[in-house]
Amino acid sequence: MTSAVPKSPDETPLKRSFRQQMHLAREDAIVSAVNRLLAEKGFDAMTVDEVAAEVGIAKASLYKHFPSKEDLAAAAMVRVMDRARAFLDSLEGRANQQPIEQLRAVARWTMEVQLAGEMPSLPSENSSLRASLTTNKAYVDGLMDVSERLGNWITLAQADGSLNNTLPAIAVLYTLFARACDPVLGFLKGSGQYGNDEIIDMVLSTCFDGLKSR
Amino acid sequence: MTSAVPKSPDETPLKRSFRQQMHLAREDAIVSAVNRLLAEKGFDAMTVDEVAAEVGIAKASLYKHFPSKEDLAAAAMVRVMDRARAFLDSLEGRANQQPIEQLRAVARWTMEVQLAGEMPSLPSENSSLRASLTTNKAYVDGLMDVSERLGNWITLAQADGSLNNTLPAIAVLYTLFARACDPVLGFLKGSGQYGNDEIIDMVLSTCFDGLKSR
DNA sequence: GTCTATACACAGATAGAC
DNA sequence: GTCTATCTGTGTATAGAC
Repeated sequence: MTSAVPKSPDETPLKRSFRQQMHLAREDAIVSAVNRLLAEKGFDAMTVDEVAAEVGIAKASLYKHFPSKEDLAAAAMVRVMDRARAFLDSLEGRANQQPIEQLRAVARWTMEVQLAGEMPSLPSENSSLRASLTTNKAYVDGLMDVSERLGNWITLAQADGSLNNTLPAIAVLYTLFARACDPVLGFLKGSGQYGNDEIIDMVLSTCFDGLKSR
Repeated sequence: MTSAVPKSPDETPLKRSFRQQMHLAREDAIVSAVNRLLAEKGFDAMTVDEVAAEVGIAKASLYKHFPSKEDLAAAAMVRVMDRARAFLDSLEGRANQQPIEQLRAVARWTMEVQLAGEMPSLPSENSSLRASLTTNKAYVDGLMDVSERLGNWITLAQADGSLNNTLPAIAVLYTLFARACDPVLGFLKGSGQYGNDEIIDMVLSTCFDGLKSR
C-alpha cells in the first residue's frame, strides 16, 4: 500500500515503476479473488485463508496489502462500484437514448454481472462490514455518484411520463439496486430450464412491466 | 424431542401430559428466539450462545432439544412455512376472490412478516444449512405445498388474463417468494421517511404494476 | 433435562526470520 | 514483502455431575 523513494543509485525510476506495477498487479489479483469469493459465498463464509490460497500467496502477505478482512471486502466493493461508473460513462456516451431505456440498461448490466458470478454480496443488514463500508470514502463517494446519476434519469423518466410518477424516486432507485442481488436469477438458473439471456429478459420484464398483464 | 411411557405408578397420564406441554412450550420459546435472531442477523452471524441467552437456559440444554445449529434453523423455517400455510388456508376460506388478488395478498403477508422482524433469512446459496434443509421432510413438504397452492392461483390468473401470461409460472412463483427477503423494504425503512403500510404499498405496486407507467 | 466446565476446530491477525 | 509458525478469540458441540 505504500512505496518509498529509491535510496540506492542502481534503483532507477524505471525499475521502481516496474516494482510498482508488480505491486498493483498483485493487489488486483487479490481483489479479483475476493470479488469472486464474495459473490460465491458471501462475506461471512469467505475465509482469508481461501483468498490467500486462491491468489497463491501466504496469508501474512495478504495482511501487508490490506489490514483486515473488512478492507479486503471493501476493496472489492469499490472496484465493482468503479465498474458500474464506467458503464454509466459508456451509457451517457450514447446519444438520443430515452431515460427509461438507460435505466433498463443499467438493470440489465447488474444482472449480467451477477449471473457471471462477479457481483459481491453484502451481509443483509447490521454487520461489521457495513460499518466499515460507511467509513470508506472511496466506496461512499462511488455510491453517491451512481445514485445521483441514476436519480437524474429517474427524474427525467418520470417527467416524460414513461416511468410511474406516483412512486418516490428513492423507491425506484432502491428497486434498481436490489436487482443486483435478486435471488430470482439464481433460482431460475438453478432450475436449469433457461439461459442467461432468457432469465434476464424475464426479470427485466417483471421489474419494469410488472406481473400483471399490460 | 422424545418421550417415554410412564414407568412408575405415580406418573399419571395427566402429569405426563403436563410435562409434555412444558417441554413443547420450551421448544416453542427456543424456536421463537431462533426465528427472531435468524431474521435479525442471518444464520452465520447467529450464535447458539445468543439463542441460549435469549431463551434463558444453558447452551447444553439447547442441544438436548435440537442436535445441531442447522436443526435449530430448520425448525424456525418449518414454523414460518406452517404460518404461511395457515395464511393460505384463511385466504381460501374467503369466497369470490380473484386469483390475482389472492397472490397479492400473499405477497403482502410475506412483507408484513419481514417488516415485523419475523422472517428468517437463509444464506444466499451453497451452505451447510441449505443441504440440511433439503433433507428435512417437514420443510420440503411445506415448501412443496405452498408452491403448489400458489401455482394453482398463478395458472388461474394467467387464464383469466389478469396475470402476464407470457411469463413462465415458475418465474412468477420465484418472484413472489423473493419478496419475502426483498432488501428494498429494509432500505426504505432505513430512510425513515415511510411507515410500514406505505412501504408495502410501494413495493406491491412495483411488483405487480411494474416501474413503467400504466 | 438442566447445569458448569471443557474439549475441539477454525478463523482472523501477528511475530520474526529472510 | 514474503514466508513459516504461532497467538488469540470465539463458536460448535460434548462430558459428566446433579
